[in-house]
Amino acid sequence: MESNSKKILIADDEPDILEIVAYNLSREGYQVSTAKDGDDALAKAKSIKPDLIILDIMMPKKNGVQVCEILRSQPAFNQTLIIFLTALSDENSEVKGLETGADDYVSKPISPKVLLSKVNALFRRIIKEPDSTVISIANLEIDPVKFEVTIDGNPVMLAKKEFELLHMLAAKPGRVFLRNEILNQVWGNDVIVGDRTIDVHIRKIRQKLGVDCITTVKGVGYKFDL
Amino acid sequence: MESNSKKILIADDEPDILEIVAYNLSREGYQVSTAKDGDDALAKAKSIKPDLIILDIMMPKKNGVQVCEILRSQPAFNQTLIIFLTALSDENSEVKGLETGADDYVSKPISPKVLLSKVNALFRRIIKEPDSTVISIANLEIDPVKFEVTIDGNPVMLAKKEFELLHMLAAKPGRVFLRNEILNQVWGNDVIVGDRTIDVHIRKIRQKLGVDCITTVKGVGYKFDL
DNA sequence: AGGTTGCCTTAACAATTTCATAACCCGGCA
DNA sequence: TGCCGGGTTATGAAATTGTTAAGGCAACCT
Repeated sequence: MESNSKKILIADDEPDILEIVAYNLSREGYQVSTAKDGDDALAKAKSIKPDLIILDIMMPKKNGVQVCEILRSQPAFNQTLIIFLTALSDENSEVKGLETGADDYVSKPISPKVLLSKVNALFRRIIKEPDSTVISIANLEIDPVKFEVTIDGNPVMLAKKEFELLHMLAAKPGRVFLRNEILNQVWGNDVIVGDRTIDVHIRKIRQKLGVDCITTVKGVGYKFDL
Repeated sequence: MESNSKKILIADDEPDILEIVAYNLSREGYQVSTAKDGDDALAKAKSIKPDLIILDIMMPKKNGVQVCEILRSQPAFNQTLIIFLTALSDENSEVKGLETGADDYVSKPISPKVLLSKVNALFRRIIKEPDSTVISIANLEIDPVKFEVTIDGNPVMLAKKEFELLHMLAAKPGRVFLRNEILNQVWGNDVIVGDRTIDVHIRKIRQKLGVDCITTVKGVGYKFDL
């Protein structure tokens, strides 16, 4: 399949893991690159522009979470998929990882099968997301084509920015979006607006929906949760 | 499939051109893919089956003319539209291009506007299917063959533009049409008319129909809703 | 040809809606 | 208590859209 010409970047400081993961992924037809620490990962990410980045949480130079945050704050990597590799020991890392904008995580010791299936799953999920898909979560529906939000079938009128913001959050339920990411995607990275502006829009959405589906993650950002 | 979700494949070895063209086309609602050389273009063409292919004449691997010839020799790409991008220098290429089976050409440096208008023009020329389907929603009927609108059986006289506009909206109830899309489909993208023009026509339709079936989505466009 | 009619576009102004901010409130925490 | 991050609210400016009237133009009729 042509769809397998996706580029994947793997960052880990253990050569063994790098090798085994790279081998398995490339055998599936992916175009694999590797990085051996945080800085290396950032550099390679910029030059290669991968579709998916697999980041070890614990790495020299910069750890996975830091790398992720840096990437996510850049518009070019808004859409890039990110998977964390976590050692079993640091349990909190998993949560923290997803909160920082990762799309999934895999805990060590790594099972190639598990990793592969997660990778494939992520791509499958993304590929059918040409912005024309209706997002439907519980009793909430978001239709980007009709530009319409309904809750229990009853239409809710949202303004443009409100809609875009909600759509962005709901597109990846549970994932936290940094304030920067939100600004970049909804407002455009060249526009400069105050921080309170986001709050106000969040508020209006919460108010209009009547359902509390947007969770604040203090010091980080917002996420959609129902 | 949306009639406007036409798939376009762009092949050029200069990333800048690829990016700017892709951006402009996707903003018009097209589904855009890119290829960076001749072989890539052939592969992508086979897997994606685009409706239109934009080929740079000078590319690595295989040049545009070669790609075109190969494509044209296959039944599957008999109908596919092809546009060449030519550098000013090779004047002969233009002729050669058209002779090889291209439908049009655009010379570099590329003006997004020119390219867009040619793309739209090609699609309009092809799409000419007279849509003989009668649209019937609730007590409203739109007959493109008779060029007639009736409401509860009573005929309503609409002018040409009014009719086309209503027909476009009603063909996909609920879906929002951007002002740009409306301009392209009803007016033709090479025509330059003020923004208020659309409003005025919308108003006349609303007025003549007497029923409020067109909803304004501020900052976005209009949609048919009953 | 001269006159009539209806369509299309614009300009100008009114009405609406959206949006960004400032100012203030509140709770958690050191 | 004082600070920090976030929630609320009110408000005016800015962006969009609605409305109306008027003129150009082409088709049609006599």
